[in-house]
Amino acid sequence: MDNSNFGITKKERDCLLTIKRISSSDFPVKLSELSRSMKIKPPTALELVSRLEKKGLVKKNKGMIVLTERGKKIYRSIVFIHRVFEYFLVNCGVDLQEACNKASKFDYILDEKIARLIFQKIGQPNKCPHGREILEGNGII
Amino acid sequence: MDNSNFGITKKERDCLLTIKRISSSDFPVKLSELSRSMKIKPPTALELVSRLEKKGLVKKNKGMIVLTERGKKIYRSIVFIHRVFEYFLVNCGVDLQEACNKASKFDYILDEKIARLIFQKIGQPNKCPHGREILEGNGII
DNA sequence: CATAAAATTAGTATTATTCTAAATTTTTAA
DNA sequence: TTAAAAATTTAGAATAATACTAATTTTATG
Repeated sequence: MDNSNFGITKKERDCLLTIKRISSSDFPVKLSELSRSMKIKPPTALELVSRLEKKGLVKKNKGMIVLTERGKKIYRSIVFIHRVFEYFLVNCGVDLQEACNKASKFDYILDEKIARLIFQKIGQPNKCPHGREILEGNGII
Repeated sequence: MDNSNFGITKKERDCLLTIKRISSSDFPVKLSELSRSMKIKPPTALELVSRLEKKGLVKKNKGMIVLTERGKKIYRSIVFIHRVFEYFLVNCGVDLQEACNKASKFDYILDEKIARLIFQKIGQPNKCPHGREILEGNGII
């Protein structure tokens, strides 16, 4: 099934992150926007949104798609885990683009507890290799 | 689909590892043995084996299931990646059982190149936390 | 309001995973 | 060596995730 710590699949993870990324911009998050961003057709996007809705991570507000509190919490966890790994991989000599790519493949599988231990181990760096805050970062991966 | 570096799914990865693990023991790897070990019914095990066969990682030899050269190569990669991560996680303070568990969730997703960089970074340890050789280890995860 | 755009529903397809039941093949033991 | 037991394989079905097209419905907008 999902094999993930947060009970979501890779596509659902991508969907969650895309919704957050679009919300941060000027555009309201409409399905058409989401489907454009994810390069999938609207019914496919709707299917993903519905699944996230069923899982309580997303809701619809006047036709706009927004994250629930739970959705935001999971989003923050995923971003934290992502940045910790990305930082670590780049530190090991992996190129930034690839590190980001690889981190995306398991940031939704691991858990925050483990990421926190790694964060400690690597010296609690302030910023990820993209220059974004690792701790309390609320931006985009 | 598979999201994996080796073009296999998590179950196929588990199947590959189980076949290798059983081969190391006295038992010949028969389907019944595999299905028992994986706690799945024989037709399900057969389905997995057939998929691995189609992908060229496994073949049948007088009713016995064996890894092909390609299967062995991928097996070794997965074990190496697994042990490197397991070592790193335990080193960060993650408990061994959990580290092994987590490593199993992405050892088939990452690639050896990255694992080698991490291996260097963490000081090329000889043995994984289970006490098994990390480099040239051919045993069991 | 009428039309255009967006969202949703309906229906289909594929891949992965898993099962049960039945058929076939192989092994083993009398 | 052959009958019974065990193992394997085939057939058929189900579920979940992903994704599509075509059609319908709803919402916006000129």
